[in-house]
Amino acid sequence: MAISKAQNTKAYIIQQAAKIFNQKGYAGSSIADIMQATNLKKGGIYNHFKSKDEIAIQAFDYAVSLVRQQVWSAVKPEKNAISRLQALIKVHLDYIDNPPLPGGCPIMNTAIESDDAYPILRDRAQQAMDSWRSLIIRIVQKGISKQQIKADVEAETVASFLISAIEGAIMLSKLYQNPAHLKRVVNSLNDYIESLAFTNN
Amino acid sequence: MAISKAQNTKAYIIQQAAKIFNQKGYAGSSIADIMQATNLKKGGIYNHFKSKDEIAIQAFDYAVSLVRQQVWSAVKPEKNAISRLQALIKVHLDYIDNPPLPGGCPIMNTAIESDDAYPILRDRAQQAMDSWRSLIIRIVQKGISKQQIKADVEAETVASFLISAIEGAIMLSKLYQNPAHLKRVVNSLNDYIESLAFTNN
DNA sequence: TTATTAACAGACCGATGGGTCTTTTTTCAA
DNA sequence: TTGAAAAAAGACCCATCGGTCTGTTAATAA
Repeated sequence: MAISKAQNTKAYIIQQAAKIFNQKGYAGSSIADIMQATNLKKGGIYNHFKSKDEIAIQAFDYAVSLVRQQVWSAVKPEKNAISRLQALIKVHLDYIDNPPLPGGCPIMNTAIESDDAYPILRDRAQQAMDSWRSLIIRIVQKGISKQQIKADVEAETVASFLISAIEGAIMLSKLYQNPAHLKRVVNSLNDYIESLAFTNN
Repeated sequence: MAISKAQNTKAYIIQQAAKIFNQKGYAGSSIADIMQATNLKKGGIYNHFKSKDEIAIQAFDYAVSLVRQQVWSAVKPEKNAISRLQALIKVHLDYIDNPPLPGGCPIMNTAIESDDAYPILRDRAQQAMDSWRSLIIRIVQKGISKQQIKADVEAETVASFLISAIEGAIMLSKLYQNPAHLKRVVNSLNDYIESLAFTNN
């Protein structure tokens, strides 16, 4: 059984919508924008989705899957906890010149826009952030048990700190359209990660 | 010459609009929202402003002035560069429980929403960010010249790193409605700042 | 090849968007 | 106290919003 035309079209709508929402935000994007990007008319869109909310949610999940894939493909080959964390940091340099989708990090964008106004999207953003946090926490915990990371390092703290600095740096570099900020933060975070490493001294 | 009624009304509109824009964003806020918050009708609003853009810009400038004031009042009394930076970090703990205005940091909120779509607001956000960056840079440079901070510390890097981590942490704590993330980041940043301190060893 | 079903076009709907304009009400100085 | 000027009200404008519905076209299984 081949992939039906409908499934292709729906996936295409989601891809295009993800780009639009990630650049213009939920409130700033209209169905007309999605119609234009997909070359479909209203009937063609609403045949696959029952509301703008539903498009936004599926577009967000798709966007997150792109990001997650990029991060995981960078982290996966590294076997030491320290080098895993460094790979996780370094991969975010791509956000300026070669982003998984235009408009910056979809998790942060959605978090900022939704936190006071759109509980459905905020919950989704929380889930995505949870997934990212637990990836870091697992890496740190495993690093401790393997004596690659100092025993007194708090995994939760490392997760909050890395995510905060990375997301903030993406925001800065996008605001100034200048990758320098992100590069500086990546370098600083690398020093931070090295300071977590287990030593025999 | 007393303050005219008009000046009071205009200032009041700006204050209310700042709250709304900072929580719902530019695209997510309507003139109707501002009318409701101010108990004014359309004529009363447009008597003082010629467009929604103008309200947004002035509301943003006002919001930034509140933030700047709060930061400066925390930094000002400290005389040592290290304690100045620590005060600058610590004051952001207020963003969760006692924020200068509801909705998080207006500079970050505006940066995220405007970077791809609203160049006028983006320029404004850049200016506000420049002001914050140069505050940190000046503190660091003065700290170096006074031998309170190591000579090889790069002021630009400190600025990018502090701002990124603080903004990212505000985002995280607002997303989860949990100040723990911000507290962890503040603690980590304090360690970072201490590592910059000049020592005789 | 054909009949059925699904995909899509496009007209249409009421609500709301930002913004204008005229009229009424307040200020405030003379 | 009064009269000119400013402030505010509120009706009105058109464009766009998200969403519905009916008709037409295209895909697909028999």
